[in-house]
Amino acid sequence: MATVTGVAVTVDVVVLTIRDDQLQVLLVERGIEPFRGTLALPGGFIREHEDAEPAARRELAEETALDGGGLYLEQLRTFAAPERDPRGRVVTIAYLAIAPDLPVPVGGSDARAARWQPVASVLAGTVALAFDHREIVVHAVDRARSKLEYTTLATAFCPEVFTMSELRRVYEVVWGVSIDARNFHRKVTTADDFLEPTGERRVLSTGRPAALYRRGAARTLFPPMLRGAFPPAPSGTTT
Amino acid sequence: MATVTGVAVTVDVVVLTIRDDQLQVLLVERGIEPFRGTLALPGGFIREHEDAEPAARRELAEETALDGGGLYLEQLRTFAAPERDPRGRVVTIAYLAIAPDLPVPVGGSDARAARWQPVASVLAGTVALAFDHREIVVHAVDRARSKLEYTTLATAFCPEVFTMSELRRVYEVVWGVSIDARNFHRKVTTADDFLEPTGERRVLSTGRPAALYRRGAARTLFPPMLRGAFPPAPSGTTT
DNA sequence: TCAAAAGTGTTAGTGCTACACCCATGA
DNA sequence: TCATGGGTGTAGCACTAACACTTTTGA
Repeated sequence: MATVTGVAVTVDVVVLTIRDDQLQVLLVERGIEPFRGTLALPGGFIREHEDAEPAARRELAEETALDGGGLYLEQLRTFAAPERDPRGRVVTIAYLAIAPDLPVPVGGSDARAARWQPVASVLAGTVALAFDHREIVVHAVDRARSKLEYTTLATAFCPEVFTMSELRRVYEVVWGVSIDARNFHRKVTTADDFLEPTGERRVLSTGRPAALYRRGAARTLFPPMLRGAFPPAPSGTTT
Repeated sequence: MATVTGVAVTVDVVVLTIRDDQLQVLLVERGIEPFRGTLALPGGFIREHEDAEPAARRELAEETALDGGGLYLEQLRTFAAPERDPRGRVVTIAYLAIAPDLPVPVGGSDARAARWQPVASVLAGTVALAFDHREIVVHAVDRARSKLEYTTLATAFCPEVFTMSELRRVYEVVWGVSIDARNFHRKVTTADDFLEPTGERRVLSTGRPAALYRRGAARTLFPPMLRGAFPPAPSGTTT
């Protein structure tokens, strides 16, 4: 048996949304050292008798006043590089969450300012993040991109009822491509249980009113939504 | 800031292989309490200055005498249920490894007997596993099944050089389906960089000699190998 | 009646399935 | 020359991509 080392375990959450036709990530400004004043993913230490996913939802609620309950949330992966935290050995279980376009979150009980930041600026390194949080965001975005293909995850970016264009915008923004509206419409309406028509229509400022949909029961999408060959994955992951 | 709880972190590895036309998993018999004498996944505590993946390879080498270096290995997910280990708070980072059909491993330095066990017996509950290791195996098998579709992972089950039938057997055994040999041949030979012909042939006891292949540089497979709609995933995961 | 957005129909192309057929070897 | 497994050709089907066309609204 090897030595049992006391390790601190945290959870960090990458919340993605679409705002202003951009993929954005929710960040908080750190109120304490290390990296005080730097932007970081919302997250924190897991409690004594707490499982990881509840911890992720709790931290999200505390730090960003985002309703952890209703959000799509899945475990991403765990980051355990020995020197990733200057305070000592801290292993973090990273989560991916998807939110619809919400009102700007305010700072949570920890009194840190929570705000949306375009993912592009994080990936480009224009906005610096604490710890290895940029790497975590890279993995999260990659996971989200993959899952749009073969799951119904895209609906998690939409409010409870949404139009076909809103759903299509999700694919276009997350993949950074443009999609033929006609073929897209056919594809998603013929997929079993992807969408459930509400029967309602939404009148836009101009143009024909769009039918409104709700997410259906399906969680996987077959055949998948193709986007051609996979772009390069971050550091050897194809998850 | 929340309370920092001292947590023990382990790695556990699900090594899958194909032996006797069955998907099998490598298990060790526990030499110490808790669960002494019960079968468990190879694994153990992560060291002070060690990252998780090296820890997984080290534990594998120590407990099963399997060469951790050459094996395909990827992080699966982390299990952090508060009561998963009777000794106290132990979070485990689970890994998935794929091995070709190797000579039966002997017990490693920890003097535990390491042996292959059909995955079916573990999933059915015929063979009991320590801790939540059965659940981990469920996730690992699900991941492996998914990845056969859209990556070249199947070659990791094969030795360095292999025949088309051996590769096809991988899909058949892991998915539990039968595959048309002719169409399979066409599919994998036309996929870019999936296989690299060695030019050699292997003479079987009977029948036409089969061409031998080595794995190519490709890691993803596009278009994917279809197996129809996804079967139900274990407990809410669609990873 | 025009602009804008929603939604339908049609055609060509690609990839898959199923299966007939040929090839190369040992017994 | 037969059994056995390796490998090719081809017809039909499912799905996709591209794009012309129709519908429905507000200005």
